[in-house]
Amino acid sequence: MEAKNKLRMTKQRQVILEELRKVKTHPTADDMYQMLRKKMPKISLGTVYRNLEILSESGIIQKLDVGGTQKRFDGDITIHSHVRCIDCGRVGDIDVTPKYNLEAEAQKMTDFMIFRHRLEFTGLCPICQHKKKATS
Amino acid sequence: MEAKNKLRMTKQRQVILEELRKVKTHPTADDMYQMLRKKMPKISLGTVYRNLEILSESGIIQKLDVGGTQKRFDGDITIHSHVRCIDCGRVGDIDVTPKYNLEAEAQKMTDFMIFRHRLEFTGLCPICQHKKKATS
DNA sequence: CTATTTGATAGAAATAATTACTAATTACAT
DNA sequence: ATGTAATTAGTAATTATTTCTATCAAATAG
Repeated sequence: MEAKNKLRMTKQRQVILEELRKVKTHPTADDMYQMLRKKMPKISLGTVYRNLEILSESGIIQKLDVGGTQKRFDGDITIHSHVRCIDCGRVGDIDVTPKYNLEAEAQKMTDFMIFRHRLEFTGLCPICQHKKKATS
Repeated sequence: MEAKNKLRMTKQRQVILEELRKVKTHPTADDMYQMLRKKMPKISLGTVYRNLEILSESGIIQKLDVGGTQKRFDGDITIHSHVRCIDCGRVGDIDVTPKYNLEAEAQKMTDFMIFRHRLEFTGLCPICQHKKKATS
């Protein structure tokens, strides 16, 4: 019943972690797969999924659920929020630190035991802003 | 090419809307399907999906994306946040109105054009709190 | 009132994203 | 170096959702 947590640092796991930390985007599992197979052509999509899952479970990376059909991943585990472009799905970072304790505020309103919050924004990325302008 | 917006109030659509407004939970499409087929045994899962989509697109209900694998729906379209139980997935309402303009704050930090925000909490629902207590 | 067109339905099939299975391989402690 | 449990590639299966198709019913035209 104990969590053994024997994490082996395989080549695949290492490359996945390195690559995710390198990019400033927030790739989906498939994005990662496409990126990775350039360096490691025989890597399998299942391996990418499994490792992203394992790495996020052990808190080494972050799994994002910012809307849209696919999960995304972030190598930056510091506290920050995200914006998602409603047109193209691109996800960017935003550093907004709420000026008061949202969890405490929320705790007053519910019988759930509150652990943490997630603040996310929706908007238009620079590229899609330009496209909109061109169309009008 | 114009948005005609001809919404026919069919029996199925009506029952879906009524049922969603009646419950205080935040059912998935399949939850709805299971609930609805008790009243309307021949209703199709596709119809449930399509109508929840149509109703949320026209702003009559809300489509939620609070994590987990399935989308959820909310008949309450007033501004409010949600908590999701990390154990069972149950979703509850929380009325926290941030005391300052989060969008404006975020806009300073990004070149995305910010439209709106979404604030969500994670925690343990009352039922799972009890289960945890019993186990310890 | 009857015909037409338009939107909606049930049921099945298709697609997309993710997870599970299996035999072969590999990292790592001894 | 060797044993063994973890991990892999490749494939199959599953899950959630969307699309397709033939049919049906309401609304509108004549």
